[in-house]
Amino acid sequence: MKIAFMGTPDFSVDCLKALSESRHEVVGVFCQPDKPVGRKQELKMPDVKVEALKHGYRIFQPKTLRNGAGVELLKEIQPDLVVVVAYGKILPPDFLAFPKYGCINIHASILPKYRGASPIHWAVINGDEETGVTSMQMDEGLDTGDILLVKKIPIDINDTTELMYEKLAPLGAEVLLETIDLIEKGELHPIQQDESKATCVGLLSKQLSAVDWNDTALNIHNKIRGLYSWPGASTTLNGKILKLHASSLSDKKGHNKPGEVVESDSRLIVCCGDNQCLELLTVQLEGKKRMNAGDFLNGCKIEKGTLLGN
RNA sequence: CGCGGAGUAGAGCAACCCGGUAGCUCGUCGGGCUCAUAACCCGGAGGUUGCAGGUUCAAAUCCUGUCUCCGCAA
Repeated sequence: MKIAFMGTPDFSVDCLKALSESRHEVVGVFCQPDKPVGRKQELKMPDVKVEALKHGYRIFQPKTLRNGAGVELLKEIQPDLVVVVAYGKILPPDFLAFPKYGCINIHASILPKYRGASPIHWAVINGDEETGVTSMQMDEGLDTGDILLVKKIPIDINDTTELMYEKLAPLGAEVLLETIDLIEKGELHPIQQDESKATCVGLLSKQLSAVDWNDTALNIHNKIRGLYSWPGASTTLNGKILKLHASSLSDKKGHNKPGEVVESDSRLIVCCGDNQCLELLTVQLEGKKRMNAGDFLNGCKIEKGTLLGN
């Protein structure tokens, strides 16, 4: 089958790799334009572009697909099917309708839960015990198309969003190949999404980073691992930002103030709003490197009773 | 040239403003105590202070340049 691939970040690369190793022909790869990133604002190619270059695929980085611009490109390469994995732009109706088999999308959640831009993060932040990958037949809405295939995996209590990305990317590739097989065989059984159960999540920002120590230890733990590694959770220590990279629920109970440090000898343990304690395993002070709590405490003495987040 | 912080022993930091034998916590090694220990006590090893120049009798410290890492903003 002649397939056009659309994707941008790291997450999409496994799917593109899988296609390149399959019997299908990749007739074109769409991704976002190169963007300046980092402190130096150097131009960086999307991960998908890097992968596409390895295979010598035709690469398209249109600023927009609207007003027929997208369809013009499809006319050049004549795909039977368009595969979209975290591309980052809405596809207009004429584009969706162009390929023989339409456009399918790989989405990293169990739809209709967590439609939108950051499904993996929110599954972890909300403390879900499972998540997965869904393939759907795209329609004009945001992740509202009929469900084609779903695969689920568990989320462990200490799994981070970054780790789930690593687990879900290859799973997405599996779902993609199997979905294409079903399309070829004509054995698809699309299922309409249950709108009453739909939830939608938007882009994350650093404004979400600050933890509220009045919250429960579990919720704070979920937030720390859910926002890892970007944008990351943080609190403040003596007016400076303290990033929280990794934590672990502590058996300790403390009748202390929320955010109060209850242990700071070799381990860093903080009391939360429900009197349960949370151990901070890996932290990073503003301007410093990330380090484990033991190293951090060796050089930065913290008195018991210090309040974080003030 | 967007703003800012930091490079000192294996790790994390101090000393820098005000130049004068580089210190602390942890780890490591040896010894002691103990039924025992990740606990405690005693002792030791381990540094051309990121790099290159300059000023000086003398530079971790002051000046200039350079490399690297990081926080914010995007």
